[in-house]
Amino acid sequence: MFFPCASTLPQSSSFSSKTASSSSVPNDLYNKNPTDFLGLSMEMHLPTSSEVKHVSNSSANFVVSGNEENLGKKKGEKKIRKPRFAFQTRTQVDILDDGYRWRKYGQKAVKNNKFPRSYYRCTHKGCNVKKQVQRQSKDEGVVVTTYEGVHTHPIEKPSDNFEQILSQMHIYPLPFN
DNA sequence: CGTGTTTGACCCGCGC
DNA sequence: GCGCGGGTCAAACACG
Repeated sequence: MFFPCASTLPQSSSFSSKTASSSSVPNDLYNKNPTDFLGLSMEMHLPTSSEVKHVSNSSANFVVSGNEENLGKKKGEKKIRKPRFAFQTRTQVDILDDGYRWRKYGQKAVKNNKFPRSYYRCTHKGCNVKKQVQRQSKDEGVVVTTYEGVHTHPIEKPSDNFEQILSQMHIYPLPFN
């Protein structure tokens, strides 16, 4: 059981590996370590606090934390706190295609990490779910993905069984705020 | 031509 | 107040 029942996980907690088409990863990566790639072990530990500092520590292996929306920019903005969900996967490729369409809107270098962090946003109308992908510099095979927000629309792209299974788990956001 | 990426600038919170 | 680190904007660009 990967996910606890009543938590604030996005429904998009699924992973496929259509990576060669969407990214520029050469094929020899798969040849190097095919077992890791096929296994795609989805281990969710806690990322080191230095790297994901805004995610508070938790007793679980994954991290879900409430995030205040009340940034001082807009007055009448909703004060909904978006759930934030960090986990890390062991794969050679950065782009974990979860069935949604993401548009990259930023990339920044992070400290203590030679790899940049990429910022994505869901392109669906009215769905401003964000995620950021960051590769660990110490272990190149570990990619930390942080989801922020919850998709309010179904997955657009049907694909592998893994994510279908997970999408049927009916993991809905739980407004504990 | 529509859609997504790249990339530097900009912004903001925070610690000193 | 200032610098730093992190997050976002947006114009230019690439690609089907």
